[in-house]
Amino acid sequence: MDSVTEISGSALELPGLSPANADPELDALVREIIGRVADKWTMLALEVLEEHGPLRFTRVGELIGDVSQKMLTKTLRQMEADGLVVRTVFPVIPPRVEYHLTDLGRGLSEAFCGVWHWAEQHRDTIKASRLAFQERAAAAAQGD
Amino acid sequence: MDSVTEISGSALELPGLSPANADPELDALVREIIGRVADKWTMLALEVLEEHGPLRFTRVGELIGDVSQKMLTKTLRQMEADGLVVRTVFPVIPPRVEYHLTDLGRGLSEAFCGVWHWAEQHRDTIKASRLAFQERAAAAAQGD
DNA sequence: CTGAATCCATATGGATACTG
DNA sequence: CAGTATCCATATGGATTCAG
Repeated sequence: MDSVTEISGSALELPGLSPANADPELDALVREIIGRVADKWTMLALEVLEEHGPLRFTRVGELIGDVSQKMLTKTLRQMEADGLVVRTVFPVIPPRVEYHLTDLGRGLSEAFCGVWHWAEQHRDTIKASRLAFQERAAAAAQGD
Repeated sequence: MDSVTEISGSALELPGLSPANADPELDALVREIIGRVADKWTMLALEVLEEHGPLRFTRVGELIGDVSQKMLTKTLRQMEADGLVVRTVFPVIPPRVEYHLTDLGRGLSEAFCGVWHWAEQHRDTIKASRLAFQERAAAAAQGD
């Protein structure tokens, strides 16, 4: 059939992190997506929309906390472009715009849950590591 | 016993994304960690160290690809501070420095695997969404 | 080889003001 | 209300140079 050798056959194998892709384009896309998702505001927007369901623009901002209007707009637009949220404009005055997660967005939220959890579970270890590192650095500085 | 109410009791419940933490400090740390991990170079460094085991400084850079020496140093130092990698200096000339993942680093790599996989599996959907979004934008621009 | 230090271009993001 | 547009400060990151 197709002459392209299927290296891993199925996506269910879960290789370490990245398989030997040999496809730079796909690799770049994956990285871009991850980088985008990892963005602070995207992550938080994902959170509040997952937790509270459909929300108005201003409400999303309130729930996120200290996001500027500019970044909120940018973030939500990006998420819309990537198909993570749907933006619904109600042609009323004053304007009413609602955002809600798509299945894709929810799936991403779930996928990210693992990382979130890891961070929560190991927060103490990380804090301890940072402290130890600082002290090693301080000791080295003194030992000059 | 302790007077602090245990809200979720166990970490095995996997709430949507963030539980109602009510602990802004923890929340901030978690976000910082995630943000750091999500960093482009950290992620790639995690990858190559997971795949290839202990590596020398230059070798990590080669495997990552186009990272500058400055960013590689910064990334690895940060990972060391967070306890994700161990940096071993061999006092020889020329210098030989090896980096290898800790258990913490490997755990993170695994946790991130879910996101990686999500991105791989939905790359086509995302690409399609972006295209559709662009076309909607173009159509709207014309319809002015 | 493994960095540290510097210069510099660009990206990021907040504050503010304005619009429909 | 839900943005857009602008100004501006800072952060980021590449290129280059120097050093142990």
